[in-house]
Amino acid sequence: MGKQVTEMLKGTLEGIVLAILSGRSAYGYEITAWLREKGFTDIAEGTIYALLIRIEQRGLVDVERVPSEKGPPRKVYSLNAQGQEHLEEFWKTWSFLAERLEQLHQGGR
Amino acid sequence: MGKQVTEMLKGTLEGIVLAILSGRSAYGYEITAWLREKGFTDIAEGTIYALLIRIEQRGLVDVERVPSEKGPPRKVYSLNAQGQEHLEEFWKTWSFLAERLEQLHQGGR
DNA sequence: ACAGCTATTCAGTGTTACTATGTACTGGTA
DNA sequence: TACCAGTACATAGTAACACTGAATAGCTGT
Repeated sequence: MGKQVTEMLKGTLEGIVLAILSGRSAYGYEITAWLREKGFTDIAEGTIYALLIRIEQRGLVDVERVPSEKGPPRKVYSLNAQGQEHLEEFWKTWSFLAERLEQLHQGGR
Repeated sequence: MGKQVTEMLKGTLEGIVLAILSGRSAYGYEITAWLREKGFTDIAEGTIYALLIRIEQRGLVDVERVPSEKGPPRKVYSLNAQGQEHLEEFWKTWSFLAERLEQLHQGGR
């Protein structure tokens, strides 16, 4: 989609991934494919993997190595309690921003 | 509000400022004060001035120096045609993101 | 042996917002 | 007069994050 989305994704992409993981556990390649399906065509694989490592190091997710039938072993991530809490914070922040932008969009001010 | 908002503002703050300027022209100090009122308490003045210079250099706004009764001269910014176009692009990008996040928030997936 | 899909990693780059500070003009007050 | 608060703008250095591009590795089918 271009540079505009790239900048806008900063901060939100992490929330998106946490939200995905809040439904069920998943691995990087799967998440990337899912995002592409949903229209995030420009998100690079490398970006997702880097993000996953980041949230792992912050202790927001648990990781399990699972062998794959189709290739090298997968790193399956699942949201833990701390991650759940972080996700809730994310939704609060997002709502705050979304509300204000909604007002601005509606000619408000 | 914290680090989460800081990251999320990347990419959106520019759109917010353009949206403000789409209503009427304004200068930096005024914009900062307005944002603070609206709850963006953590936005530093320096951030707004840097952003204004950026969008000026990209040709999205026109600038006029206006003397002030209360201090040094103001740099009054107003959105030009190119800026208006950029703002519309911004709203498209924002809507794209907001829709998908809305779906994710509603337990969807 | 090789191509193609699956799956992960990493070094280097660009953009953006924050921190902290400095400059400058005006009006009020001790 | 000297000082301070409010108004108004600017900037150097830092941190965080997504992207680019490439490399590595396992499995299947021809």
